Amino acid sequence: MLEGIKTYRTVAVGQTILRRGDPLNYVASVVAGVATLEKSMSDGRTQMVGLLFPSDFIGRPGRREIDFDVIAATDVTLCCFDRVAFERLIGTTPHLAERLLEMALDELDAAREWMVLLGRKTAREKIATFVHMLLRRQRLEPAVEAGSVVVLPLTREAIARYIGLTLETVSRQLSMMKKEDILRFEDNRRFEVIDVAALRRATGDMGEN
Amino acid sequence: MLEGIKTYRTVAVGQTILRRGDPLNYVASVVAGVATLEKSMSDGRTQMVGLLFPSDFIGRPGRREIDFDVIAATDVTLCCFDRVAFERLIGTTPHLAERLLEMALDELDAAREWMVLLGRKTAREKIATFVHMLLRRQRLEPAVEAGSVVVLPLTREAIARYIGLTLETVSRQLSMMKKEDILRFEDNRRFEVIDVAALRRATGDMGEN
DNA sequence: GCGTCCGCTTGATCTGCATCAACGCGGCCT
DNA sequence: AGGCCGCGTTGATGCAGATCAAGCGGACGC
Repeated sequence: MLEGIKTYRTVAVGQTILRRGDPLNYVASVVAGVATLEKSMSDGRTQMVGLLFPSDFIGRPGRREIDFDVIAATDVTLCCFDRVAFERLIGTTPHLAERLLEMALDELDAAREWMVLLGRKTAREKIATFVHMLLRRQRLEPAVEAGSVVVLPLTREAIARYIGLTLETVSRQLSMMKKEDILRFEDNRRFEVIDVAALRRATGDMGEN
Repeated sequence: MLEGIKTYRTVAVGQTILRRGDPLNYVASVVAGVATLEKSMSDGRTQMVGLLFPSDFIGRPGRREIDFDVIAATDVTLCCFDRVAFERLIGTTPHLAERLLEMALDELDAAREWMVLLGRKTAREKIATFVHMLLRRQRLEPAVEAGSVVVLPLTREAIARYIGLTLETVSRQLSMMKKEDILRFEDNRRFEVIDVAALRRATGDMGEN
């Protein structure tokens, strides 16, 4: 039903997809690539507040602007829908409204999980949690075949912005896990998780799910 | 329209209102008092992920359980609605569904704002931001008359859990702001904000709204 | 082919906050 | 009245992670 109003758009790595305060003329879903949601303080410190993979949604029904930047972490392909047309559709499709609420609540849960990471976890736990999350998400993607090979969609610096560390600490913790034979690097952006159990233990989330 | 299915419930300070994983039999709104949403790691470290004031809502339509604890930070009075009856009402009242989505998005924005605080702010900035938020929220409450008097609804330890510090650091930072004549304490839980401008400057959020 | 830039690693040092510890104050129980 | 307990303050010390700094390798432009 969305067919009639969709258009595609591609954005090169590093480009800003939406800027804080921009009028939100369309909503979109990520088709390929990875995008980040980032909030910056006036002195430049920035914290990533969300990470979008293929099938994730950008834009909030009923809101005319967003208060964070959306940035392409890799080349990104988007499927865009005109916001007004999309909202009309919500009015006539109650099921869609439910689905949107569902998605907002999922994002809220993810944000709260991340608050625990940011507020309470050690550097090692943060890295382990991040890698473990990538492992889970990438297993769902058909594009990537099984095995435990993980591709980092972010630079060390972007990872640092996501988990509330500096890029040096990210680099050191990854090196540690390599030395401990938890990870085996094929190159800077690609590694295999050799010891998944040790990785899970290192996340700090035990006795749960 | 909710009249028919509401009941009241009061909970004493320190009591758990809902435990992680509990079946969610009712939804509720806070009538009086303050409640906290907390997530704990298995070793006891805990991070507060939300703070509920009067008029705030507990419970998520469509979800059968929550993955955090809800705890009464002061004595709390709740207005409870049977979950199933409430959900039936959503089905028949489209306006209500919209309102719930709106609330979920507000919570999401708040969570993301807090991620910046947890990931990037210094202890002083965290305290200043917390106090500033209390000042804003309490000004909206009719119960509290104007002036810049703030009542802390939380112990030092609970504040620490909220902003990702230890109770000692919270205490020290409050003492500093007292010494700097930004705050004047009437007692441990009650103070006046003498220098609102300095407080704002200390939050680290400048050049924004 | 050579310089340069970007992303990354690794080492040395610094520092903000955690941790450990002692004590003060007020409320409540007996 | 006396003792205890919960909450808060303040001081001394320790340490995880930030900051500062140097160097490496691959991609790219000229």
